[in-house]
Amino acid sequence: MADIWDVAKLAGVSKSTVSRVITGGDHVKPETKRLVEQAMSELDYTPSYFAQAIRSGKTRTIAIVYPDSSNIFYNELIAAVEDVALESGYMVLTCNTRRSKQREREFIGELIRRNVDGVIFCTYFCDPEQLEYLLALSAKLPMVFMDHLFDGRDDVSMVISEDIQSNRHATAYLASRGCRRIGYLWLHDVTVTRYRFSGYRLGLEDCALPYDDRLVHLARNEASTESNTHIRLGYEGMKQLMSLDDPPDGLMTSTDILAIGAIQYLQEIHVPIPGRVRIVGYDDIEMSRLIKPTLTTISQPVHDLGHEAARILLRKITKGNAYNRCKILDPAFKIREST
Amino acid sequence: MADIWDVAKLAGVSKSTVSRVITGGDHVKPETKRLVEQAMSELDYTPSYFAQAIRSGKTRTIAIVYPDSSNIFYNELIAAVEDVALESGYMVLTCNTRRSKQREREFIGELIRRNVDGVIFCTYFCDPEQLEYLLALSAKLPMVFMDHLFDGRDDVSMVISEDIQSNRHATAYLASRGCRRIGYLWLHDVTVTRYRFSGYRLGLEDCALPYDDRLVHLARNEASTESNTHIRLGYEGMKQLMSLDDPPDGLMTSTDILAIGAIQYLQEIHVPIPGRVRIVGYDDIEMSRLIKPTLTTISQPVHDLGHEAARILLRKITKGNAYNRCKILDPAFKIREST
DNA sequence: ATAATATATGGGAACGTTCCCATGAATTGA
DNA sequence: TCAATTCATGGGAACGTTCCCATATATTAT
Repeated sequence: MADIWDVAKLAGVSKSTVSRVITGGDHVKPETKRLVEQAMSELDYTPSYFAQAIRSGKTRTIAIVYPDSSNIFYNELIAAVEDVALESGYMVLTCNTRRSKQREREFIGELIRRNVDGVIFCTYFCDPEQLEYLLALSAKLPMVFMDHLFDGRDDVSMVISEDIQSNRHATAYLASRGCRRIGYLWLHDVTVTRYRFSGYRLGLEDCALPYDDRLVHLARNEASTESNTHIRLGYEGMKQLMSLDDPPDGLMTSTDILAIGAIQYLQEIHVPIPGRVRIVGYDDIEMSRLIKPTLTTISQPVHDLGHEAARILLRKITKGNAYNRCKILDPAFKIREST
Repeated sequence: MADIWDVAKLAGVSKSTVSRVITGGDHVKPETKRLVEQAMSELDYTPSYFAQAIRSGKTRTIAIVYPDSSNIFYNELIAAVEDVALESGYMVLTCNTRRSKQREREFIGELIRRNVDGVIFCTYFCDPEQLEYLLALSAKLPMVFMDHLFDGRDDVSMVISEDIQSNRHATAYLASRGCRRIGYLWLHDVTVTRYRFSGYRLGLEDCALPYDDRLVHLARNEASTESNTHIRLGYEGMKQLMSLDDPPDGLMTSTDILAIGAIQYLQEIHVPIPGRVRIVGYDDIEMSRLIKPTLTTISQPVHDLGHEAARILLRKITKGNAYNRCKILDPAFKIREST
């Protein structure tokens, strides 16, 4: 491969001048610039990524850390992030933690070692220790958090969809369709579902429905490779709820996949949906439009979330890490057959 | 950040010795090694990724170039590749071309610039020019091809699932269930589906069924962001086939998503499945188990494919690019309700 | 005991850039 | 017209490693 000296020699200038052209050259005569560019294309020269990185400290690489590649939501999110990043000449390193705390840590270490310019972090675990660690990290390395709100902090950047009010309204909607015993199916130890659950409780209050914790099933959520784990959790959660003396006549869930598992169980025992039980999902994954009955769900503005997160991150990188923004985007409520 | 000099000073040795410890140290006294390691952990030192890369030429990074993140198959494939790669200390750069030839080229350029150690390439386009280019590239940069067989070449590495015989048998299976007019729904310009189609034709021959090109619908497949594009293509393809005087009573498809689109159309016009039309998909995506009727399909051994490709690539990297292997893995035929 | 080899370590060049400083030419302002 | 400024360019240090060669010591073979 040609190096900067070859280009300099061919163009009849010094390597410093070539470097200036590469980096967007101030103080270089147009005629000289043309000569250098011609030499570069003639030699099919591209500057060595590492030599640039080691000297300038910039890698033009960002990373996104996310919990689960079997959840389409994250793949769409990544695609949206990539759109913005590639346009600005950044590559995206995707770090699938598979819901493993250990892998999360390992990735962070590797990203620091590789000097990424910034990180979009989809917080999965919500234990205080981990959050504290991330917060400290964010002071040094430009980060944008998703799926978790650090309350009252204006020194971090966050992009998240509005979960509390949207779940509140969806719960009230179920009540308005006649449901009196609305259950909730959610996942243990997952940051993002806490907001959704609190929206559910507010919705119950709004409609003067009592909160009954027997109607709430918290699925244990082990790190796993299997993509259909969550479907099974939904299936089994619903099974348990239906075994109550007073089974629910409505169900809120913290993700579509749980809802789909729940629907599978109900169909197996021939409980009509929405006749006997009405169900609301969360995410609006493609599948929710394809199953029968189609699933009423809360649809995150996934492309906007990704674009916004990437844009904020890039601005943090170029304008300095002190730049911070918090963006809360409204999801859409998609009413379909399941309610 | 501490550098190698700090470690050397603290351990009371030269930077050369520290370097030897880092790189897996030959010729270093155990006692010295211990001292150095202690100094490293005391200073929380990790060697600079770039300085290592620039000098050694190795990046401990591989890339996977793939066409489409909305297709779960590739996400599972990537997860399998990551398993093997991370275990050996490699990171995986995922390059989603979104079925754009231009982006494919751009990614290749960027990967070369970034000196990745190797590439797993899911060939999407099958025009000879592009293939020739990739073949030439493979001579310089360790590559493993997926989704395309370069016939009779023993100087390239390939990992692919056996598509011809599996589709042949599936077609014969449809015939054995009584189908006499078996159609085929496939995608234009996609490498991998050509093998599947030729399997279909062989299957027809085996059963002495005539080949009727009116029963074959070739969907035009434009680069697109939308994840439900392929469903629509399946829907419209089926619509056209059903408008024939002699509509098909069986259907082979080149991917599950097309099959699901086809099923949607048939349900809309109240054609019973498998009563009037029997349908076979390809891929065994999660959705195929969730729709009604559940979809009979050919299931690629996606984890094995990913593991195998990654292992071969890593071996090419360490043993030298002359090492090549071609691995053809057998898919499983999953019979479900749709047939 | 002596030569030949293996082991353990250090010193300096090299990797391919960017960044800082120096220098000379061209431009500006009074 | 002459200093002050801006522009255009070159030269060399620096980034933090690895790699090669030199050297000193320890081990083995004869």
